[in-house]
Amino acid sequence: MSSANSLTVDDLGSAAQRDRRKRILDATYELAKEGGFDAVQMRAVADKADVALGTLYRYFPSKIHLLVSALGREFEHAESVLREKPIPGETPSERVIYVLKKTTRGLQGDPHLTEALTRAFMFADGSVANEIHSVGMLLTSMLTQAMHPGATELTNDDIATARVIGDVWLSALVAWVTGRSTAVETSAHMENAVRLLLRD
Amino acid sequence: MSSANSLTVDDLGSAAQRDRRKRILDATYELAKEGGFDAVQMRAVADKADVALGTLYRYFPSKIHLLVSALGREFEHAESVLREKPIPGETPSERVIYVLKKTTRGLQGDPHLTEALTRAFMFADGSVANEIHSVGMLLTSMLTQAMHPGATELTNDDIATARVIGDVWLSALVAWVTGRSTAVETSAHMENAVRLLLRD
DNA sequence: GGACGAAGTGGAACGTGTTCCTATTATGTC
DNA sequence: GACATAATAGGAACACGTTCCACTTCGTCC
Repeated sequence: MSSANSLTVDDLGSAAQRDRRKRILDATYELAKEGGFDAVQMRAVADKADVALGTLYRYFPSKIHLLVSALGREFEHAESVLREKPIPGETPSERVIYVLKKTTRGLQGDPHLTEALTRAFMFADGSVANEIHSVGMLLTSMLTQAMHPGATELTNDDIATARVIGDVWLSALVAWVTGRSTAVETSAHMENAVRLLLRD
Repeated sequence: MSSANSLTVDDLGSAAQRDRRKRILDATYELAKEGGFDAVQMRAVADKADVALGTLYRYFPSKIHLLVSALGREFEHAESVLREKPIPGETPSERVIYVLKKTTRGLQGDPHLTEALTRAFMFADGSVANEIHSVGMLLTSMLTQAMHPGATELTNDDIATARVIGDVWLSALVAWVTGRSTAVETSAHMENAVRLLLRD
């Protein structure tokens, strides 16, 4: 586990290092946004971030780690934006659907970026478990927050429900980024799933 | 779409060609079973099938097409085995869980093969949409059959429920083959999802 | 300020998916 | 049987993820 982890902000002592890390993730973000998974080439990232290829690999041990970390940063950002305002909606399902729609619309506005990040997520193996896990927790917590705003205690069923919704969301996203379903179908399917799970 | 399709059995005129195709899929199957996605190397497949690399690419335009075609063949086989006997269980959820467990156990008995096929499935883009779609339909129909054995009419909710279960199944499978969750966790999560969806 | 280890640079090199080219072999037509 | 066309063999070549190495720079301790 310790053998192949991405360097987190906390691992980095100097300001220069934190800056390198940021430049790398910024470059990754831009390349992904412009050309998707295939455009995020390690040499291109290194060039754009003004960093040697070997250094890039010291910070992120693989392309997958790199993309999943970039996904994590974006997700944190989305989550903090979401946290600023209370979630509108009378019922849990209305609020969950609001969160999903908002998030999905954000992703669908950046198809290349979404394709790159989703592909990476799906291809990630055990060595990326840490990065994946933190993204998963973030998503689950966003969903449980929408279900029970401000709640401090959650039942097992709440968490399980959130995870199922997360699964559906991921499958729908994969189908969409691989061109196997349209944005409209994706939304409809997710709404349907929420309705089936949260009958309120 | 028409530009990059795998050659199907129907496309092939001579017996020699059908035999080449079969040798290729057999070689793919064996390599996948032994070493998973990474072991299915195009040169190795070509060698094992006694076929030139260029010929392999004439039959299957990419590694993904090759693996998804192999997946299709295996899935049809599994489905025909399942169809032979009535599904045991008193309630829809019991029957669905039976089907999921049986299928999952089959897959987990061949972890390398499953890993190779799931990876290919997740990485497949629009050019493989046809093959993917038929596999998806097969899974959905297996699940609706388990929910309502022998039913001729299905509600939209039945189909949506089956698709949600399929999504969870796929996510769980991905998590398992990528080493992010254990076989036991996979089963538990799927059972949980079914219970949440089919409260009977 | 000098020494030393860690981190970074620059780039060569390797593996594997994919493409491409030429020579050879099948297949079908007259 | 001679020929035209397509299919296949064999393998070189290219792209990109990844590894590795020799060298330089940076940070820290004396």
